[in-house]
This record gives sequence, C-alpha cells and structure tokens, in this order.
Amino acid sequence: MSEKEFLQKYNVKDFDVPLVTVDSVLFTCHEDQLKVLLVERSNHPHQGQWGLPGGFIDLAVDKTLEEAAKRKLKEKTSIEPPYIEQLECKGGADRDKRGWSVSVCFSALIAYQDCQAHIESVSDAKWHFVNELGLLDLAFDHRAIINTALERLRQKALYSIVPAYALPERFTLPELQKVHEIILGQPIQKKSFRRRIEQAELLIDTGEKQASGKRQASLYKMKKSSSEYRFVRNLEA
Amino acid sequence: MSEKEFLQKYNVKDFDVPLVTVDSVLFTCHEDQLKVLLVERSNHPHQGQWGLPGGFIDLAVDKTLEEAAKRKLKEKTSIEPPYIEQLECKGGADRDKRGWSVSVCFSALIAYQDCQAHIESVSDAKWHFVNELGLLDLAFDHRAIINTALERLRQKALYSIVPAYALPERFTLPELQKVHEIILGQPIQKKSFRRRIEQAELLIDTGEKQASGKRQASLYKMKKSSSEYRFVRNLEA
DNA sequence: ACCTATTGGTGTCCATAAGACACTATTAAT
DNA sequence: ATTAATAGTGTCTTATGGACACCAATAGGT
Repeated sequence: MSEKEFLQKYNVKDFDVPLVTVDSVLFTCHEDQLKVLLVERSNHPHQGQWGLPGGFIDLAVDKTLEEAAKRKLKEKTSIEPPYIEQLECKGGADRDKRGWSVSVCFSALIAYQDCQAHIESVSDAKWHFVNELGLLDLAFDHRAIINTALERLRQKALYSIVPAYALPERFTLPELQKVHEIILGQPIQKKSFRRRIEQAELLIDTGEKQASGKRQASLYKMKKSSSEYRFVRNLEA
Repeated sequence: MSEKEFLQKYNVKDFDVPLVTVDSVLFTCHEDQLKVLLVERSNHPHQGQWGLPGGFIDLAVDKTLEEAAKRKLKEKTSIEPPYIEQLECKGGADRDKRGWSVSVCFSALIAYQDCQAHIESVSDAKWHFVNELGLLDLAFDHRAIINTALERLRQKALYSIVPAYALPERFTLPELQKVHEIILGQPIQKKSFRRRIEQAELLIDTGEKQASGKRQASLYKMKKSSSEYRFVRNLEA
C-alpha cells in the first residue's frame, strides 16, 4: 500500500483514543498574595466545582497546543498572557470519569490590572488565593497540577526573573522583588536581588519614575531575551 | 441531566479528537559518545525513515502516559530505563499527515550494557551517534524533539547528577565525570566535580573497586533521592 | 522653609562554592 | 624497583550571593 492510499483510508475514529484537553494554571499577584484563576464548571463531570481554565482542542481553529491553551485563556481574560510555558502532561485511565484522558497543562503569568476588568465581567471565572485552596474541592487532578505549577514557579523565582510577567509591562524593582518574595513566601536580600539583575542587564530603564510613594522608583521593562535568562546561582531557598 | 446520565451518553468519538502518541528520546553513553535510540519505521507515514521509539497508548493496558512510554521502550530494550521524565508535548495540525496529532515526549537514560544485547536482537532498533544525526532524514518533528531533549540533558549535567543513569547501577566517579563531559561536549574540573558530589552526599560507596585500569576507582551507586537533587550553582557552561 | 518618616537605592565586607592546578596515591607492566 | 597511567587530594584564587549599614529622594506636617 502506498502512503497516499494509507492516508486516504486512515480514520482516527477506527481506534480507541483518549480525550485530550488543554488546561492552564494562570497566576497573578495582587494585594501581596499569589492568585490563580479558576473557573466554575458549568458542565459535567464535576459540574459546579472549580477547575482550571481550559477545554478541548478545536481541530479546525487551533494550530498548536499552546494556541489552544491561549484561546481558552483569552475567553476569560480577553488578552493573551505575556508568559506561558508547558508544565506537564497528565494522562490516565481514571483521572476523568469520561474515560482515558490526557490534559496538556500550561503555566502562565499575567498582570492583575491587565485583565481584572474582563474577568469580573465573566461570571464563572474568579481569582483564588493560592494559600486558601485547601478549602476548595477542585475538579479532576487540578489541585496536583496547581501544586506542580507552584513548585516550578518557585524554582524560577530562584534563578530567573520570569515572575516579572505577573506585573504590567512597566514595573519597578521593588515591585519585582515583592513578587518574588510572595512566590517564595520569604524575604529576599534587596542588594543581592538588584545586583544580579543589573549585572546581567536583563531590564531596560524606561527613564520614567513611578509617581506614587515616597522616593520614586525607576520604571523598567523586560528585554525580550530576559525570560530565558538563567542565573548561574540560585538565591537561597 | 444528572452526571450519571451524562456519562452514559458520553462517547469520545462523537467529537473530533487528535491522535495521541507517546515518544521517547532514550540516551546512552558508549565509546565516549552520546547515542540516541532510533527505530526504523515499518508503517506509514514516514515508512522506512528513522524515528523515536513510541506509539499509541493502549487504553486497555496503560494506566498512565509514563507507563505507555515505558511499555513501548521495553519492546526495544527489554528493560525499563532507570530514569525517565516528561520532556514536552508537541501538538499541531500539520506535524503528522494523518491529522491533528499530539505527541507526549519523554526523555530517558539507560546503561548501554544493560540493553545492548536485546537491542541487537531487535532488527529495527539501533543506537545512533547524536553528533551524526545531521545526515539522517528523521520522521515527523523528531529531530526537534531530540534537540530539546539534548538541551535539557545538558542543563541537568550542569546542576545535577542525573546523567549517572546512563551508567550501570555501580559506577566510578571518573566514569560519571566522563559522561557529563560527553553530554556537555567539554572538560570539567575534576576537583570541582567530585567535591560537590561528596559534599551533597549523593552517592553510596559500595566499598568495591573497579578491577581494570591502573589505580582502581571506587564503585558507587545512586541514592534514591539523588536524581532530584539540584546543586545551588551550575558548573561553567 | 525645614524636619522627619518612608521608601528607593548603594557601598562594602563576609561567606560559600566553583575554577585552576599542582600535588600525592595506587596499580600494572616492565 | 622503576615507570606510566589513572585515581584522588590540598589549597589558593575567583565569582557571586548574604548581611547590613548607609545615603538619596520625596511627601507631609510643623
């Protein structure tokens, strides 16, 4: 049989296939707390419980997995998050009552201010304090996925400035340090934090100053390549 | 509609679903070279080309994605690799001619000696020098997946001793250093390498010595927790 | 207009772990 | 016993984070 004949006859539905979803753990910082976006499920299974924003791939619309995840996030936030990366893929026979399922999980960051207005207009989406998830009964294995995302984010806070994407495009160094401290759950030495960022030339000084407060802090923005930069040493954990 | 009713009526095949495969990048070290296991494809598409070992999930047999990947690897190696981790998930409309596809990719390590006999008995599987893949026409996006796996492995060689799993259960420190050097493509300071491993107490001294060579090197084995250990500083890249 | 509190930002010394590299130790072969 | 080769150590230097005191700028009260 030629490849052409093979492809003509091929039909995915002739085989037993798992169901595939994309789900995202979207973090932000607000009021000195780390928050994660959850959606109240309107459909079975786990109807009425809180779960991660996500859903099925639209084979006709989505070109890649990341696009599918972004499309689903955009339904809740109206904008695409400035940072998104693949976290892990969970799959198994028992994690979804509908059958063998695969969830391609993403971890993303967004500035609270950049999407809060739209989220409030979407009745089923809400920011939840990460520290207070213990009380909630989350759908599927979404609690475990959030915990994995948190671990990864904590690691990144030790050796990168990826957490900057939880802030608006322009931000101050004290703001960035605060975000890191919130993620890590402990204070960081100001001098160490600033020194390594300056030495690696990761930020662009916009020349502007933040108006509020006492002394005015300089406003910076990320260089494009800075999200991939990795310091050779970790901060103390 | 109750959840029970919903689940009774639910059928995955009522929806357009992507096809899902698991694929593994299995590395080993032999003759001072990094090698990757490839399989000559017996079926369409890409019949006759080399590709990563893997395949479809068997919904009746596999409980998780990792189990599926291990089962597929075991068909070629006869044993499960001592180290396997999820690498990334590739998905898209165009990467597989059969349609929208998702590949859940794993990266794994194994000792050459532990599986070479079986691999030679499997006619379609063969170790390939990682440095000489340039000439080969690999199936799907498998070349890109191998490159991602390589990058990750190089990072791990800088801040962990995960590469130890490319060696037999008992190994010497010079052997381990050599594996790291092969992965990184450059020499490492012996003292630095040994000092950090000793300080972190990552290995168990078996008390045995390796027979061959001049002075006999001590044989060590991994502590269980050592694969997750991360040094606070990277070696120089 | 000046003082003070508060937050932003810097100077500088210390601690830690890697780099460099010379040295010692153990073995096999001659 | 000597030599060559490989295993393993001593120790000084270097780089970068930690600690913490200090200086700088701004708003508000007097």
